[in-house]
Amino acid sequence: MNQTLIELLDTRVRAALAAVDCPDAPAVIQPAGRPEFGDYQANGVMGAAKARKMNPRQLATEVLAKLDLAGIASKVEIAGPGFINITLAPEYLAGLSNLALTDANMGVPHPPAQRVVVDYSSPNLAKEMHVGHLRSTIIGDALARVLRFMGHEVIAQNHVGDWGTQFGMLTAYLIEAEQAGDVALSDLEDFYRRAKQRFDEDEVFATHARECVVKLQGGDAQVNALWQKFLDVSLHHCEALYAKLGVGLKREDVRGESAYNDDLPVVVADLQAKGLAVESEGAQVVFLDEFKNKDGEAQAYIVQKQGGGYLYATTDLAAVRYRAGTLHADRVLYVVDARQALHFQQMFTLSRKAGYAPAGMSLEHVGFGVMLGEDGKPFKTRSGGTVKLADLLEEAEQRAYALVSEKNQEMPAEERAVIAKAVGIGAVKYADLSKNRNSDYVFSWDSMLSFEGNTAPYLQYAYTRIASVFRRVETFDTRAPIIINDEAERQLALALARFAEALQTVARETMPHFLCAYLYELATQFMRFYEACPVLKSEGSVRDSRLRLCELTARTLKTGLGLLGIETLEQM
RNA sequence: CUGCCCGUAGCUCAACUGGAUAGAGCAACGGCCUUCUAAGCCGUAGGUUAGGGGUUCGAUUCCCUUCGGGCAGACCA
Repeated sequence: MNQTLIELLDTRVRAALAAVDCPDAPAVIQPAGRPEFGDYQANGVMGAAKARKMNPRQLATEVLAKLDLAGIASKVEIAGPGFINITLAPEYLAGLSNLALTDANMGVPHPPAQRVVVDYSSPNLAKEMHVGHLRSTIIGDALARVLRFMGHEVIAQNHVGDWGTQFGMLTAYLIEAEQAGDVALSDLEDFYRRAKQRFDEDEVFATHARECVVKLQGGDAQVNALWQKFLDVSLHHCEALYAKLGVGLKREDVRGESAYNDDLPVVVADLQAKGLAVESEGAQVVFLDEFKNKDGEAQAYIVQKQGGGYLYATTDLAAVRYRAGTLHADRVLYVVDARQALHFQQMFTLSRKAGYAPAGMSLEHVGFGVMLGEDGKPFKTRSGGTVKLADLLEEAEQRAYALVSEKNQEMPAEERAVIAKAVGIGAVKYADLSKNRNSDYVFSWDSMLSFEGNTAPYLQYAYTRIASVFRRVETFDTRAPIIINDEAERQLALALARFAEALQTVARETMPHFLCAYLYELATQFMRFYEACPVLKSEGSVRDSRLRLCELTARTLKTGLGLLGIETLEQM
């Protein structure tokens, strides 16, 4: 299989359109809106008819006469003003399932491979990770996994905040703490708070902190060693959370802001040389007339502060140069808070103008909204503080443990804990990933852990039901073909065949929620099949076929959830 | 003031270059366990897609406008 179902139908319908003298008309294939319209619908005829001032139903009839779907569709008919409704043949769908069972990539075609940089998570290493880092981390991770699965070369980059004045303060405080024999780096948040307090209250300390910034930036060995030590501790903290979350980011993926230090003066000088950056109010500024300020004039984009300091704009420009010049990326995804949308638009525009990003390199801001509490206001603790990511995940596991215990009172505590981890963490991740990332989303323990509807536990449960079947099966033909007799089987096979489409959409739109919606649909179709078609109690080739269908469903669910970074369980 | 995002069932969310009667889940109500895990399945009810105008065979989707919410807009990221 080298194309998805939609691509196949698109090719065939376009060929038919071309045969009736509409060579450039798009087929506009979509999954059918209602069951009675079949499985897919082609909507392109109406547009083509309009362009040629023809009667759409008449044209549809002509297209239908030329449309070759032999062996693919069992029914093709014209409906409404000129829709072509396509119902796929059971034998064809069975064939696709059989193919997917033997294919190493589960029947998912690989598009031309690209080198894709995915910039995600990017916590500030001065502090502990909090809920604000959750979305970038798991959305980015899911996208990286999907792109890799589709055969792309993914370079994950953790653009951590490891530079800036706050690190002067922290190293100064680290010196103090070490002298006092108290290296309390176990709680980063507390360490930061104490350092900040010293900075605000003690002028001598504040001066020392500023000196440390200068020393750090000047390459002073002692301060740099302390800085490295601090980063190491902070990164360990992040990695512990990545491990708990099942996020694949590794130490070698870290390429922090500091990595671009040497290139910052070069960038500014280059922008000046190109006549893009000019001095304004003591700062180096690029005026972009693509963007207007409050007075309707070209908006200023600062690349160097008055006093010579650099900003994130400079760092990001340097990163573009690196990703283009050294990494030769075809595509760069920035999985960053939607509030930075303007910054990215400006930065992308300037990167093009300055020639840092070649025309063939796609720069995409994968923005997302903020997490809200159930009151609709930004997600905070009862006391109004920032919620630590570690605390959130801990609570997820605890809540899941309580629920697992309710359902399995006789189960050993150890097993319950394993299930609780997969379910709790999975629920948190899925609740986030299943929503359109563009909008803010309401974080609700109750709905994500209700285990009903479009949730991770529902999908995990579907998987365990299959696992349970295979625990009970004694013997069957593990190479038996899938044969479709029942409509529930056909619907399940159709859902299975759409896996590739879902992944393709996710990769193209950088929207993980399409994969979630797909998996939910697949699980729902499986549940219906499971209710309607006895597996172990059936006999002969039907039993073998149904077991094979179960097998492919399980693999697809496991693979799909895996691409979201969510574990499956044999039992729950 | 300017720009971006958003407004869909009581609640949380879908709707893939504009397609047919706008779909799910929760909550509500009614069915289904001597049969592979009922964390399930089936059914009922619930809508002027914030309001108004426009484009066309067709608009939740595109354009204009009003209202409401969020965010951003020169030295934080």
